[in-house]
Amino acid sequence: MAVTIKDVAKKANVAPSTVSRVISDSPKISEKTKRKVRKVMEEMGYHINLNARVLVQQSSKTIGIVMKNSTSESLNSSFLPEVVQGISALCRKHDYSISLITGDSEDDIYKDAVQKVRGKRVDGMIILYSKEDDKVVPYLMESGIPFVVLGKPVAGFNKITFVDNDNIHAAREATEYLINLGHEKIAFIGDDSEYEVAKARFEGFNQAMISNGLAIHESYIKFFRFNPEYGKKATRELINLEDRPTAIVITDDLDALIVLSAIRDMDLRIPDDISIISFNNSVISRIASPPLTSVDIQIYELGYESARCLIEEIKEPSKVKKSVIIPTVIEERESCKPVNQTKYKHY
Amino acid sequence: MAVTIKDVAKKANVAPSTVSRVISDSPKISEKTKRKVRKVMEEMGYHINLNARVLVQQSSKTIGIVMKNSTSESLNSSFLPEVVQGISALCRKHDYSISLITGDSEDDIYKDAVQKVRGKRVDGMIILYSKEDDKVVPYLMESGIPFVVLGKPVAGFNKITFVDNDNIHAAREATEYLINLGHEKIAFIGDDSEYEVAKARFEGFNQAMISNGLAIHESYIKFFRFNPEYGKKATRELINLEDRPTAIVITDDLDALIVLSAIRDMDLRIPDDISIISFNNSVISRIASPPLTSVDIQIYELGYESARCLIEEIKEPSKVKKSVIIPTVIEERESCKPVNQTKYKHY
DNA sequence: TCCCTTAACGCAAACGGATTCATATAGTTG
DNA sequence: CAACTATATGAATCCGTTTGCGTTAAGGGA
Repeated sequence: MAVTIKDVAKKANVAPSTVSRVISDSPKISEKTKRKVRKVMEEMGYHINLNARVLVQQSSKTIGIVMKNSTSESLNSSFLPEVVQGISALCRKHDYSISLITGDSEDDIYKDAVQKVRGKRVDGMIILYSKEDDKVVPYLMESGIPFVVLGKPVAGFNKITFVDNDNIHAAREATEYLINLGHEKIAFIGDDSEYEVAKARFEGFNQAMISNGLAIHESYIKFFRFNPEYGKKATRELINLEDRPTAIVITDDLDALIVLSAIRDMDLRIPDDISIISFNNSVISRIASPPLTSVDIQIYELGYESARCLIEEIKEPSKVKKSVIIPTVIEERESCKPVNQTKYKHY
Repeated sequence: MAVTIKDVAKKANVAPSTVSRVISDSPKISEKTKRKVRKVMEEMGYHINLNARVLVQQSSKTIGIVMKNSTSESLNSSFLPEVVQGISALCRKHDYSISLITGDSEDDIYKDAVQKVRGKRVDGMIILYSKEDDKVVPYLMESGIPFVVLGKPVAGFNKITFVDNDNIHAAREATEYLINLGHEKIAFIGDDSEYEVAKARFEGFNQAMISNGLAIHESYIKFFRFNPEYGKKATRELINLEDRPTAIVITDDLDALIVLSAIRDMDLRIPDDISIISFNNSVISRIASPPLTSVDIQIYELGYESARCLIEEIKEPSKVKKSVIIPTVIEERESCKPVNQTKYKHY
């Protein structure tokens, strides 16, 4: 059996409570006693039993991270490791542990989450997604446990703390980046998934086009996700259009990669013949050829901020739920170019 | 305050011990009593307090997952989400929770790991990497806590339980796959990182070449990692060689992507002019153009098996530490072709 | 010297269950 | 009907910490 606070107390000729206070560095204990006790702790190789502390403090000092289940999503880039790094950076500062909630199906995840909350294994939760028909968030609301959603909640904005990019704004900015380069015929390639982020980015594209007085052709809009066949087909359709777009906004680097090679197969060059801006600024965008100009959503910061919000909320729950927007930044690389620049040169 | 086992006992007119036995479905309790107690639990909305159980059972029912810190590594594909899915699948079956051990630096990770072990917050650990100069594994050995390493341990094979692919064999197989296609001039592109897997794959390549009586030209061997500039340069050097290789073994899909576009820039075609086989079978290999033949290392299974080993070890620690090898499978796509096949057709 | 304040520390009760051992009840056997 | 055996239940104890409150002793003021 490991050495307990009592063993230390006995050996140091003090009461267990004194040892406890030494551990928490209470000002009520004299420096002399502290030194004595710490010496004994050292000698005996004492280490606090966190579980016992958890029990009496009624707080597990643990936050749960709820992963999205969908495999296709999880395949996407390095979202999980980066966001976890961000979360853990803050957790370490406040001595919180991280518990992963996951499962093969949405129902598994839901059950796991409920179990953790009811079993008091977590003090709060971070939900790594936001989507319709989700059971976890409603449960958490009703349970009263602090939680923050990473992404824009489907409903109940002021009742839910959330951290997100302004995806509408980001997509608008990306689109306007192209517009400022002189592009007017801009296509959009997104995904029509159930996740909020997909919708927001499409919305942002539309806003930018409209507020700049540009037409949105239906034939310029394509939806697919991580599907090379569809992707190539969609790209070909786009390129073969009589009035071919001069630039494309693509909501994910991976999809951009598909488009990229499809375009090259058609003997067009990027960015000379067509400009591309994509999202997420993953390794892919650095490695692609040419390297892709991509919107960095700052995943680490998303994680870090959501942890900050959560821990704040745990320490003093407030009725007003806030939201934090992490700015996105356009990482300029080599996939965009002013429209018709080469032509001008010839004049 | 939440309803406890005592509240339930009082309301049901039984002793707390009886309620406890009902929870664990002990055969010593009559069905009638069980029904009665369960009904009361239901009515009162009782849920077990896992923390209390943890304390008295002297087991946290939690396993720790130690991530690798290096950002460049974590950027790599979808290793983390997939391995976590595998681990969690088994954990759920045995009612284990997952605690993530991570940090911005190796030292942070080490400290976190020690804290978790000494504080008895975990019953065992899974280490997601294997590398030299690591402090975590030695500490775990000395602490006596059950753990399993994912990857081949640097030392102490029979003292450490580990789960791994046979990376030497996998690389040999990949190389022989090309050899069987008639290739003799085979290049190797790997990384010279500190991780064991990198060394093993290079070793496997060498073995295959040697045992098939093929020459290994120094100029056919290149090392880089996720670096487009180096990658392109290395590829150009390879292609511009007087006696150009007809096939390349590349130890990571991402690197293969770099090579792929460099080759296309030089107006060569894959697989017609040069065959490529890579590793990890990530989304990239499906999305690349052409889709890459890639060695699937079965990440989910790696996670699942390591969890199985760990939980076994927790339940009954044994002196003999075993190792489990997860088979790799070559996922055939369109980046490999028999050498000179087109030529033959012309005869 | 006596009283009062205050610093320093100890006591014991939680925290919410699991476990153990003793006891009670019902049923069986000779 | 006594003796005995299963089976079911109760009460006490423990797990390792924290914490509110009480105690002790030292020190200062009058």
